[in-house]
Amino acid sequence: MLSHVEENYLKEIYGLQEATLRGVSTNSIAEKMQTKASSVTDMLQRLSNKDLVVYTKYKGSRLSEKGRLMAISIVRKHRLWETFLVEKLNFLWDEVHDIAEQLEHIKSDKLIKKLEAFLGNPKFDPHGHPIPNSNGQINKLNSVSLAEFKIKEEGVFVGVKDSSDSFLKYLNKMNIAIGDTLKLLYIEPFDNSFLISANTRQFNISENVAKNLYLRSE
Amino acid sequence: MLSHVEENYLKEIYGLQEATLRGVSTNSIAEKMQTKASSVTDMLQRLSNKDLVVYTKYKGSRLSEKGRLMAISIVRKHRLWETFLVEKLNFLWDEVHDIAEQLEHIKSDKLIKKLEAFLGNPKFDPHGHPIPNSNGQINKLNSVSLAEFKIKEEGVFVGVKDSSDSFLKYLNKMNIAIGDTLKLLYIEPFDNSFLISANTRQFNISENVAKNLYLRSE
DNA sequence: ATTAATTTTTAGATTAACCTAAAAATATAT
DNA sequence: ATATATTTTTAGGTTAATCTAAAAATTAAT
Repeated sequence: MLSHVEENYLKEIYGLQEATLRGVSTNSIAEKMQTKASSVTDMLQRLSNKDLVVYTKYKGSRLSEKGRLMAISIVRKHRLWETFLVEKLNFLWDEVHDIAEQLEHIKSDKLIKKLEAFLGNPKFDPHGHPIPNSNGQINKLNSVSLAEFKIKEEGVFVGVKDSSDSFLKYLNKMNIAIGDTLKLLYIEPFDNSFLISANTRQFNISENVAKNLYLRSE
Repeated sequence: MLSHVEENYLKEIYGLQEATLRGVSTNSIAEKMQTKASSVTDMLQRLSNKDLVVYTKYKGSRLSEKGRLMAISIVRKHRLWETFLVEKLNFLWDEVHDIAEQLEHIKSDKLIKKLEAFLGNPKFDPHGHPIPNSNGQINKLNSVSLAEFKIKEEGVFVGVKDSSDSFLKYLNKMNIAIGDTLKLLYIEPFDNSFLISANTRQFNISENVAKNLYLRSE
C-alpha cells in the first residue's frame, strides 16, 4: 500500500507528464512538490523499485502503466470529493482544493463507489475537470482555451485550466461562472487584453486569464 | 499541528482514562495501539512535551485539559463521519469503523461544521454513541447495560458498548437493532445466559453480549 | 570543443515512529 | 522482607521522508 507522500508524487508526476511526451524532469517535480531535487531523486528511486515509475538517471521519469492507473485513481478521488464538498456541503469552488487534497488519500474502494453513486455519477468536478471512471478512463473534454478564439466567436465556459484559489477567487469577483456564455469581442493589440461579453455586460481580461478559461464553442 | 499517530494516541488514552480515575498504564495504551510499550513511552514523552499528556515515569498518564479537548474533537469527527457513512452513503453499521478511523484525521474545522449541519446536527452516531459538540461537551446518555436489568424489566436498545465489527455483525445476524424494545425474561443460572423477548420473538444471549447492550428503561 | 552553467545525483544528517534487548522500578508472593 | 514476577523505561537500531553540501552528468555558450 502506498503512503500519502508516494501518492502525491504519483499525482504530480501524472500532471506533469500529461503536458509532455518526454521524461518529466526531477526539478519540475521538486517545484510541484515544494521540495528539494535531492528528495525527489530519493523518491523516484523508491517508486522505480516499486515499478510505479520508469526512471533513468539524469534522463527524467515517466509513470509505468501501474503508476499511471494509481495516479488516475487519486485524481478520481480528488475530483469526486471536490464535487461532494461543493454539491452537498455548499463549499465554494475556491475552498475545496486543500480539503480534497486530504480526502483523496482515504483508502476504501467501496467508499468511493458509494460516494460516486450518492453524487449521481457526476462526469465533471466543480472546476469543469473530467472525473475518471473506476477503470481509469477519462472523458477528454472537447473544449478550447478562450485565448484561441477568433473575434466574434462565442462559447460556453466549461472549465478552468489552473484551479488555484487565487484564480478562482478572481473569477468569483468578476462574476464569471461555469455555464456562462462568453463572446470574444476584441483583442487590444497594445497589451493583448481581451474584451469579452457575457449576457448584457462587458469586461476586460488579460491574455493570461483567457488562457485559463476553457470553452465549448459551436 | 498533530500527526495522525499523535491523534490516535490521544484518542485511545481518552478512551482508557474515561474508564478509571487513576493513571492510564503504558501497557494498556500499547495494547490498544497494537504496539510495544517502549514505543508508547517514546510517544508519552513527546505528548508530555507538547503539554497534551500529564506523564510521570512509572506512574501512568492522564490527558491534560488541552489533550482531552483534542481527543474529544477527534471522537467528534469520527462519530460524525460514521453517521455520514451510514445515513448518506448507506453503509451498514459494522462497515464504517475503519473508514471513519481515516476520515477523523482530516483537518478542517469548516468541513466538520458543514458536515454536521448537512447531517441535521445528529446527537448520536449509528452505534448509539453521543456526538460531542464543537465545544467538547458530550451528552452523557442515561442508559444502562442489559446485564444490570431485573427480570421482567424492559427498555429500548439505544447503543452498544463495544462497537467491534464482530459484535455488530452478531447483532445483525440476531436481528437486534437500535430502537428495538427488549425485555429480560429469565437468567439461566447454569451459564448466566439471558432469555430476551423482542416484539413477538424470543432468543438467548450470553452475559457478555448483555453487558455490551445499553438500554434506556422507564 | 572546451569552458561555464545548470541539472541531477550522491553522501551524510535529521526527525518521527517504530523495533529489540537490557536495565530499572514497581508490584506480588512466600 | 526478601526474592520473584511484572511493568516500564532506556539504549541503540531501522525506515520513510526530508534536508544541505558536494560531486557528477548534462546542456549551453563562446
